[in-house]
Amino acid sequence: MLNTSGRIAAMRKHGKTVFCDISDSTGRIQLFINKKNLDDTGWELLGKLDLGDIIWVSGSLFVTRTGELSVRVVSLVLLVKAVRPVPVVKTDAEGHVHDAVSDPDFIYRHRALDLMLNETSRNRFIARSRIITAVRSYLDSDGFLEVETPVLQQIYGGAAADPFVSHYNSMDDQCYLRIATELYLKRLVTGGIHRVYEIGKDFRNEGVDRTHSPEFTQLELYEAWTDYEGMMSRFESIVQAAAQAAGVGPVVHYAGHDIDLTPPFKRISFVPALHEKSGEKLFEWSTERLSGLVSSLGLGDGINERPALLDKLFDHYVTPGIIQPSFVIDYPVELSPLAKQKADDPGITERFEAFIAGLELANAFSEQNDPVYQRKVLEDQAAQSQHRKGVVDNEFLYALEVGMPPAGGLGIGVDRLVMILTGAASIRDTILFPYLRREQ
RNA sequence: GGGCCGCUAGCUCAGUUGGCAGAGCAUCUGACUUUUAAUCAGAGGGUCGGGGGUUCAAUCCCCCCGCGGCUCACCA
Repeated sequence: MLNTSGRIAAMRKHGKTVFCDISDSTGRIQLFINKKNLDDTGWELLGKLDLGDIIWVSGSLFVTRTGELSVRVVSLVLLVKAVRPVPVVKTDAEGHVHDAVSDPDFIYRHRALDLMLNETSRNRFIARSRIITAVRSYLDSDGFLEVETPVLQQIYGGAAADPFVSHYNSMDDQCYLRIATELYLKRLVTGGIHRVYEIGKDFRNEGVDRTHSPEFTQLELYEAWTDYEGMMSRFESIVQAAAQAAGVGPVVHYAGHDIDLTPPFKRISFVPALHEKSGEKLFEWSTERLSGLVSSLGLGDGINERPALLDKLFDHYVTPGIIQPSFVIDYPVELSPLAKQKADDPGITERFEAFIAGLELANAFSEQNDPVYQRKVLEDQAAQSQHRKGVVDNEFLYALEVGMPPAGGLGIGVDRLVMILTGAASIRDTILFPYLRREQ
C-alpha cells in the first residue's frame, strides 16, 4: 500500500475503469481506478475531476497487462481544484507533442503554466540551476571566495552602460542599480581576498533583444598573481564544468552549428582579424574616415569616438563569423580602459572577449593596477562623459593607490552561457520572469 | 525608436474577392471494466487584441492605439 499525490496530467475513461496519469517534480505515474475498488464518494469525486487538479491517492503498485507500472487506487482525495482550465498537451506514440503552449507572450507571462506543461522549458531551468551550482563548486574548490557587493550604488562603473536610476528616501540620495561588480571586487583583491567572485544581477538601462535583457546574471571573478592568460584557462574550465552539469558536450548543437567545447579555444587577434575580414587596414584609418564607413554601412550616424567605431566595425565584420569557442585578443587600449597594457606594446591590452556561436560570452583582462595611469584614464573618460561629468570612483582608485596585486579578471554572461548549453534561441528563455511591457 | 510579421473558443490553429464564425484537443451529457494523443454519440462555448473609418454589411479593407515576435538602431 502506498500513498502519493500529484497533478492530473491525463485521464482516459473507460466506463467503470479509468486510467489517470498524475505527475509531480519527481515524475509521472499511471493510476488504475476501478469502480469496484473505490467507495461511492471516491467514484463520484472522480467524475468531477479535471486535468490540472491535484489529488492524493492510496493503493497498491502493480503492472498492467500492457506493462505499465500503475497504482491500483483504493482511496482518492482532492487536494487542490484547478478552477481555471489548464491547457492540455499530449504526446503521441512517435513523440510528437500536440497543442503545446507556445505563444511566447503567454509563456513569459504565465511561466507557471509553461513550466507545468513544457518539458523543454522545465528542463532548461533545471539545467540553469545546475550550471550555476557547478560553476560555484568549481570556483569554491579552487579557493575562490564568493562575496556580495552593493546593488545600490552612489557611483556606478565597471562598464559602459546606462544605469537604472533610483532614489533613497531616507538619505534623500540619488542612487543607481549596478551595471557591473568590477570596481568593488577589485577592492577586495587589494584587501587580500586574492581569489574572489560574485554571481549576481547587473542592470543596464538599454534595449531588449534576443541576447540582451535589462537585468541579467553575470559572474565576475578576480584572481591575484595571474593575468588574462590565466583567465582563458578559467573560462575554458568553467565552460567544461557548466556543460557537464547541463549534461551536454563536448559538442553542442546550437543555431544550426555543431560547437566543440573542447579546450583549448582558438585565439583571434583583434586588429589582424578586423583587417582580414574587412579587407581594409581599418586600424590605420583616420577617425573621420572610420565614422564615414560606419555611417555608410548603416551601423550608426554621428559616431566620432574611435573606440566605439572600431568596436562597431569589429562587431560587423568579425563577430558573426566566430562560431567555435574563441578568444578575441589584443584589444586596442582605447577600447579597454580598465585593462593593463602589454609590456611591449602600450597600444594593445592584455584582454580577451570570448565568443561562441557569434555570441559574446565573456570579457577578461589583466587588471590595470597602475593607480596613476588608471586615474588618468578614468578622469579623462569622466571629463568627456555627458551624463557623469567629472564623476570618478575615488574609492576604487584609493584601493589601487594602496596597491592591488597583479590580477586577472573575468566576467561571464551566465544567461548566454545557459543559452548555448540548453539550445535557447532567446535570452528570455533562460530567465524565469523576463521584463515585459505592462498588460493594458 | 524604425521596418516586417502576428493577435480568431481554455490550448493549438484554419477561415472569409467583405455576406449568420470553423476544426482538433479541453469542457458538459450519454455509452464503454486494462487504456495510454483511448474510442463512439450528442451539447455548450467567441466583443475574431482595443478604438475609429469606409460600406447595405467588416474578423476580413483603411487609420490610430495596445501587446508580442523577428530584425535594425542603441548596447566596454
